[in-house]
Amino acid sequence: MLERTHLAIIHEVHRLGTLTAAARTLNLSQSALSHAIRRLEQQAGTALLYKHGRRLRFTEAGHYLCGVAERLLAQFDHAETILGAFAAGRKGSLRIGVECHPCHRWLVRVVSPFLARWPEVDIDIRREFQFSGIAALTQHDIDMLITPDPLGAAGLCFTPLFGYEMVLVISRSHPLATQQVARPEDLTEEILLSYPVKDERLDILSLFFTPAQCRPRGHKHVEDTEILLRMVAAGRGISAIPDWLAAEYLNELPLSTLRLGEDGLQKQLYIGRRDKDRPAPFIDCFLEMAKDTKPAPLRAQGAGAVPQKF
Amino acid sequence: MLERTHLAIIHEVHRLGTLTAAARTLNLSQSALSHAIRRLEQQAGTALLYKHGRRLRFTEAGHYLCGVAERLLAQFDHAETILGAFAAGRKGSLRIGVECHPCHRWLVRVVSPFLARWPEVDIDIRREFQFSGIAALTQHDIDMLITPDPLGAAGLCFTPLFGYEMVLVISRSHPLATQQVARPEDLTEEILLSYPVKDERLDILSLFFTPAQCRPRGHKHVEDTEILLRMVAAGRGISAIPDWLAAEYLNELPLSTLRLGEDGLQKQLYIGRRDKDRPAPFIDCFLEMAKDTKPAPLRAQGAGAVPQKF
DNA sequence: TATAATGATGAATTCCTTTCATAAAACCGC
DNA sequence: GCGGTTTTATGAAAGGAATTCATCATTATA
Repeated sequence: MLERTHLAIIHEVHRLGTLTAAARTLNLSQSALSHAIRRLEQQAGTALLYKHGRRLRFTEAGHYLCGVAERLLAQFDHAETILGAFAAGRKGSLRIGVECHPCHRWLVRVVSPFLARWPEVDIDIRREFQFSGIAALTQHDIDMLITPDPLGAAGLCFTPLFGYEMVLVISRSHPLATQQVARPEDLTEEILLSYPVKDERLDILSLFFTPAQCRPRGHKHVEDTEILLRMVAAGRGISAIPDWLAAEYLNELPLSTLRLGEDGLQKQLYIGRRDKDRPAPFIDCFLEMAKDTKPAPLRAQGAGAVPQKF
Repeated sequence: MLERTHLAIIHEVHRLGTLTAAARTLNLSQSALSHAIRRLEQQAGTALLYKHGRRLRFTEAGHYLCGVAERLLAQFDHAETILGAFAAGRKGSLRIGVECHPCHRWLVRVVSPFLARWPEVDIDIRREFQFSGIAALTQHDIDMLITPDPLGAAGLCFTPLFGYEMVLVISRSHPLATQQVARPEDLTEEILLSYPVKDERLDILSLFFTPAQCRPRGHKHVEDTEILLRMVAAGRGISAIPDWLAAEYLNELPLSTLRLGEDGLQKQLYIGRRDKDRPAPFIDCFLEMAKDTKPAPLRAQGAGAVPQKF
């Protein structure tokens, strides 16, 4: 069986002209090369080298193999280089799952500089999961999960990113727009607009309406944040979004924000990873960059729009 | 060091999904594969496989290597196939030296069917040699030599191809055209036209004029047979060519042929080879085909043009 | 012609691979 | 949940293939 060593020997003999010289650069004895070539020739059933004077020359088959060696050895070397990049954690891919629809805008602010800094790392962002983000993480479908709900699953660990508050957004012309706090009972005649996720994953339902044992009059799914907020602004419904996301739109659209309940609906965003993942530098770096990338300054931009204290 | 075996293991594990199955097809124990992969991972410094349930999955690095394996293994297989073709003597190259200028026409009649029958064999025909054809043969610059002068050199062997006679060609309007035999003394006022080779390799000089201690009045070199014979026909000189070559032109050009001396200048064409060359089927075949390809029927075509008997 | 350089070869050795035996983990059916 | 089965992991032992050593043969060089 033709092996890499054979190719290396053939190649060096071709390059240096003599077995002795080739043996030196390969850190082997001249005898070893002689035996190796002999074995290869016997297996191949054809001569590869023949003596010419006291040097060696290649037969046609030998010359052919020489060309093969040149091509294959280069590919082996390259493969080992790439493997080294994997080992050093310079190369890899990061499949990031996002269980928080409005986080997209924030995420791109993390990803862009990351890609610039790790040119050999590919990033893939997934929002849809067959079962759940946690399951996707444990099953190695993704390598990282950005979620506000760090469900404790064995073998996972979560790192807090930043806290935020879910706020109610309503049209500025809505009767409640002058209020600072919204109570569930005030909203039973409203149409709730939300991202298309299951009800149990909507905090405004599970943490606001349900505990008060009431529901909004209707519930519609809207995919896009921009469209969702324009519908709210047009008085077509109400919605709950992170405060920092609301802040970005308060200057553009006629919207008002209200606290959800007296204490507000406080949330925290986490990055989840598998415990036992080989620690890759670029993963740690992504984590650092994510932690350092706070959402667009909230209270500064939408100054006074969201009540800071009571 | 990444070896072909590693690639084969990676490839089979990928194809079959389990170590056990891969081990079966590779005729190795499961343990051997496990150890081999472990070693490779340690050398590479990165994991390639990880357990998922009781099966194995590839890490990114593993997946990468999988792609490498697919490409490289195919190239190894191909190389071994070609090597097999070399060993079986189906593939190779035949560098043929020709020391007999007018033989070209005959040679192409051998080469054409040969190429059709041995599609993997390349033929190269050389007419110019740094030193001599014999030297080129011993120095492996050519693999076969077609020559009328089988000089005994150590390690070479010659196979006779066919006999022929060198005949004098003159214009049909030449005063001697009625003769059947030419004597050197008759030709001392002629211009000799010959292929551009050294005088000592011109039989008409070394075997005809020189023994009679005379020379033609002049000597010009002409590269091309057709042109040479047209010049002869135009009365611009005389020449000596093989009888079978003359036969091809007697009907086309106003030429006459004369025997060179009473006994004629009898020659024999040989194929020379190196003794110790690995016996390649295609070389033997070429020899057979060469022996079977007699020159264009001589006396039949130029009927009566060259005297057959005295 | 003596000398140096190179390749070839057979026997001994060394080192790497493989196997064996066994443990650990995970899936399956009951 | 619990044996039975399947699969991988592992350490020690065995086996085998590659390497070295010592030496010879050949060829080039001074």
